[in-house]
Amino acid sequence: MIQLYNTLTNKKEDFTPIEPGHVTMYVCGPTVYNYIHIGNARSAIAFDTIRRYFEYSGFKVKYVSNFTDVDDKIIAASKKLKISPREVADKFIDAFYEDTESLNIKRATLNPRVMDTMFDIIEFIKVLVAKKYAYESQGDVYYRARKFMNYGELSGQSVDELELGASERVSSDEIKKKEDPLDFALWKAAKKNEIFWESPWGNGRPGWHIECSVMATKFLGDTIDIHAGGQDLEFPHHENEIAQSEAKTGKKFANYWLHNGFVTIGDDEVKMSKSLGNFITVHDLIKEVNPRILRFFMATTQYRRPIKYSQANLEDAAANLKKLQVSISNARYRLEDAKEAEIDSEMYKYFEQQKLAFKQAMDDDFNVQNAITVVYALAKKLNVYSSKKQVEKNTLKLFIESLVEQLSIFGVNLDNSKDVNVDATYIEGLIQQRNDARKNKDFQKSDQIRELLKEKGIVLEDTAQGTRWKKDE
RNA sequence: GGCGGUAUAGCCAAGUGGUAAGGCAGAGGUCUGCAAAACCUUCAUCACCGGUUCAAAUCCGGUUACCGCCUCCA
Repeated sequence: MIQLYNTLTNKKEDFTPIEPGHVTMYVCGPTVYNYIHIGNARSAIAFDTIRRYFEYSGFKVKYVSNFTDVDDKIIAASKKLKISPREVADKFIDAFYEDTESLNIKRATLNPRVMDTMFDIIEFIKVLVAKKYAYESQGDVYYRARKFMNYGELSGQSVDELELGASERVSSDEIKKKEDPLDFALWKAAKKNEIFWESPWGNGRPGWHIECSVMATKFLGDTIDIHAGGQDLEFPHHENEIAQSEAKTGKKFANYWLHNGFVTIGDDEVKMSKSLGNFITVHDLIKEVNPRILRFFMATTQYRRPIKYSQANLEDAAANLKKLQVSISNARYRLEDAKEAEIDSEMYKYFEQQKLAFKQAMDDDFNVQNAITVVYALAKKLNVYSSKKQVEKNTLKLFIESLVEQLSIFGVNLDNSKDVNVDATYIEGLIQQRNDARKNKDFQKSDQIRELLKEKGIVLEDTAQGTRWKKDE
């Protein structure tokens, strides 16, 4: 039984899907006015890993994540770059796919865009107005937060406390338009020279929160299993989504709310965000850091915990990942001289236990720390096995398969057996020459050959079974 | 001020009552022509104070520090 920490109740709960064997998941996506930063990547990786685990556990997952392509920042970018808002969005949506692909993040089942959902958004708002949950005011439409009984439920705040916070911040002309400082915009009247859509309330564009309510209910149904996003979205974004959706449908909006922790940066460990300007884009980072390492680094931190982004932590992750890679490639090397026989029953039992331990860890709100510990133990066991005099083919294969499978849940793909852009014949010729030299105890020559290959990025290792080589990463 | 989270070895980090997992780094060792890889051994009393208990990192009370949200943000 998978357990999830539900932000709505602040408790770990058993996961029961609405429809057995299926999971509907809505994840708040980025505003596409820039390249995504590693904080966005963290969120995408966290929920991709969760999705992969659901799939591994036998669920069919319908995963919807939006692109916000109507927004102040996009309008600003459009003016600056002198291209249309849609073109701005197109550019960064392409970049999003490129970046997330390099991080091995699966494509969502659907990535709806606000511009393409405008009809549904307007219809949705119309219902809220008809139900008196919303009112028009000078071309804007606002949501009556106080009318919604459970307002503040998700963030654990009373309406009055929220109002205290809100009244300090809301600008004076906004206050004039609102009945209550807590009310939030569903529709905003167009300003001069701004992109707009026609609506019953005049030309304008949607507020930020409404799109997710509309898309989630449109594509996944009135009640969804899991709604996810960054911790910063808990209030007001997700609170408002609940208010909008439940006011419209009269049904519970999402059964489980998952919120991922932030990426922090610097010695003071402050949150990274676009608005603080202390961000690193994935686009830039993967020029220097192997995206697989980045993926491993982030996927092996539990999704609710903050990630301290630092060179040292990244190097740690790289070392750990390399260990696993080496373990697998060393086992593959032994495949060549392995005998074929029945898998030892003790060994078989071990594999089952190991798998169970992995599952138990992941079932516990995706405790990837414990899960990866179990993976390390498997790798260690494999290392011991790989250095035996006699090894058995199917056992080796099972080891490799288990490791590859479990790592693939973290989105780390280690299934590429040999390197392609390397001249294996050439290398093996040199290895032959070197081994001849070694036989003649001409160690000077043999070391020269090893040096030569090392310069070309090929590392040689002498083992009891012969000399194996690999690319030095 | 309100709400939420965190505090465990040099670093990352597991652990919700029974006497501190795991990884990285470090130290020592085995193997090796050398090297690499691997393996073995070794390395903490859990922010602080008080309480409950036969027994607490784990429960209760208090204190401190840090982070986040309450305004656009993954």
